[in-house]
Amino acid sequence: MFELKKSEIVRGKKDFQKVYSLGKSYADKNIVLYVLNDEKYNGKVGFAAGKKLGCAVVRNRVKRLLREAYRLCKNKISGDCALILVGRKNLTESKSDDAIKSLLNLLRRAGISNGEKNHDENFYRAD
RNA sequence: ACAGGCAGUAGAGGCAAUCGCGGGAAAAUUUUUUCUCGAGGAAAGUCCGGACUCCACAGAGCGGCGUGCCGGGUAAUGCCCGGUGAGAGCAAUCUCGAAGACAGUGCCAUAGAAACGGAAACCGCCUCAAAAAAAUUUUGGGGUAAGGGUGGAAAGGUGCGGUAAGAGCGCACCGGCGGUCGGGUAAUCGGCCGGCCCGGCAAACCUCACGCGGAGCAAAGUCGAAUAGGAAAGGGUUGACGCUGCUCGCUGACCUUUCGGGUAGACUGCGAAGAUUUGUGCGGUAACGUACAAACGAGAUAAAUGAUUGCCACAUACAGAAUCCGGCUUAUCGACUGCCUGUCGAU
Repeated sequence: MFELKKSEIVRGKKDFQKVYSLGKSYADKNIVLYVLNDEKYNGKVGFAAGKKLGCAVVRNRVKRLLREAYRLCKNKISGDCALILVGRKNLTESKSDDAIKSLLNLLRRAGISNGEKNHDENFYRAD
């Protein structure tokens, strides 16, 4: 349930461009979320961190945070869609809790959150 | 003990628990399980030098680029080691060197009388002549680079002699130049002799010596779909177009086979092979070489080391492999180790 396979990751420049250009985007201060409804790409995900964030070490850390957040929230996603998560500058100094909160919030706004509302609220209260 | 110099070492802080990631092996078998390995001293900048790959290539010259005290080390270097010279420091030690300016050309702003012609007389110094005259002053001619002034630099420096005043004019020492003898592989150092001696800039052109073919792993190689498209051979119904109004014929849609080019993509290149590291012996002042022994083992391709919790410690910097090595440079926290120098104290 919490695994993240290699085959689930979006590969290739063309696929990334497709999601960027055709998909809808949702953003907060930590993460930008691109969503593309397409059965062909069902369940696929990509992670990105631009050069503005800093050096290679910082970019790696942002990608790892995004990967970890997605891994833990994967079961709460419904629908046939492809996602791309892009880190923003605020995320470089955040912890994984912040990343998870941001991701859940964005998923709800995108309308692809699967979990029961109570479950989400519980999650928020717990923090 | 304090102050300083040089050389070097290790660190995703350690341990435990749960979840998770990349490679390899085995089992099972079609996606699971187990075991095991998994970033750095700079992985960085891409500044040099190689290995490797492809392209070009008779040989030589010209041109271009780079390097530039001397010798050695190395696969090679612009790197390293040792020495020479200059400078800094009481010292340990550190810093800097671009060969040649009698091969030639060029430049030296402003200031200054004059900026390279063995030059140059602005103030000054000395002297002669004339005029006025007590001292002395004015005008003109000549001598003079000691003093002043300008400048980054004024054509050897200091001292004594010398002179009308001065001057390498003469002498001594120093500096430079030339010759010679000796030490050294050499850079260069030391002695002696000579005549007294024509600045700087080569990161201006240039001269001399040495080195260099070009592009780079997105190199290069192998396999190669769909669809588009090329060539050849064979078959060829009906309809359309054109040569011509008609017939024949040609062109040709279409089908089959073969061939080569090769796109997307996949695999190789790509990591158990190495100019590797460590130790000991031998050679060498050293860099390093050599023999033997042992150790190490990343390999992704939207690109692997993370998250949470607990305890200890609390200082965690700079920072992430991408074909691989040797260097240099830059970034950087808090530590530790060894050797050396100076001062103070004790013995």
